[in-house]
Amino acid sequence: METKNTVHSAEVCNRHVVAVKDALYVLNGKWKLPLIIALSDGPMRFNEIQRALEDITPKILSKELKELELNEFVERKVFSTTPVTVTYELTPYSRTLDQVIEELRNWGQLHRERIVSSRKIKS
Amino acid sequence: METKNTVHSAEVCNRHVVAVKDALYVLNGKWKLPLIIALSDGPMRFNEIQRALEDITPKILSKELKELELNEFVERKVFSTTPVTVTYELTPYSRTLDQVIEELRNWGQLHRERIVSSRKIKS
DNA sequence: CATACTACTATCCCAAAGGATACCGGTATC
DNA sequence: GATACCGGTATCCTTTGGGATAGTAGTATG
Repeated sequence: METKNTVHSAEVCNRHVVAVKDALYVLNGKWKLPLIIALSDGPMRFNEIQRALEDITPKILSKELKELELNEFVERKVFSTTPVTVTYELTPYSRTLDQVIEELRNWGQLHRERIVSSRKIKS
Repeated sequence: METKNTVHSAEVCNRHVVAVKDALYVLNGKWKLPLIIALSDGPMRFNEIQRALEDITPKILSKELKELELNEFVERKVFSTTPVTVTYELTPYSRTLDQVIEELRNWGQLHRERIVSSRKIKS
């Protein structure tokens, strides 16, 4: 048994599970995090995002953007230029995800390297 | 424009997206992370896990455990006691997820608090 | 006046995820 | 011999995610 700085009761464990589930619930799906990462460059317009992400259909993009708006990760701004311009940009709140994204990114890289090098050994 | 320590070219952005997608691909679904968290207590038996997680059916549990085994997060051990005993335990590699889980957990808590307190204001 | 672009919406459809229920062979217990 | 526990499978079903395709109103451009 390792030494731990937290008592790992069923109760504590359950709170952890709930918190992680909460996070996954909001970040679910194929496009949420890629969208947030894409928008971290600065405001983008609808068609611009569509071109940047490739393979995302307008229906899905529209749905995902609405969900991100609801969760206050993204702000939609309409400018009454002619023709009208709509931009989407990250809110300050979305920046609270920076650590999460960074860890996922680091781990994703680590895991890919692991897979690649294990393929080399096996072949 | 904020000062950043990385150039945020489309290329860099894309590598980030790929890495995050890799991570999400492996950790996908409703049960992967909850299962890993549950197993961080130590080895558990099949029915024990089922009772701990509540609401997971044997079919799903079986499928998820197999996927976790394939990705080398979990090791399945069979003991030839009578009756036979099967345990599942985390591998050392699964510990590389600790940071990811911790960040998701922290963020999940933060987000829940935010939701709860915004409910209070509105009502 | 035809065409193209913007920011979408509508409709249809398919595949995968996941749940409900039942069941299996084996062992042990009453 | 009936029942119960263990570690799962098998079958069926519903829900959800997401893609394909077409079309919309409004504006500008040739």
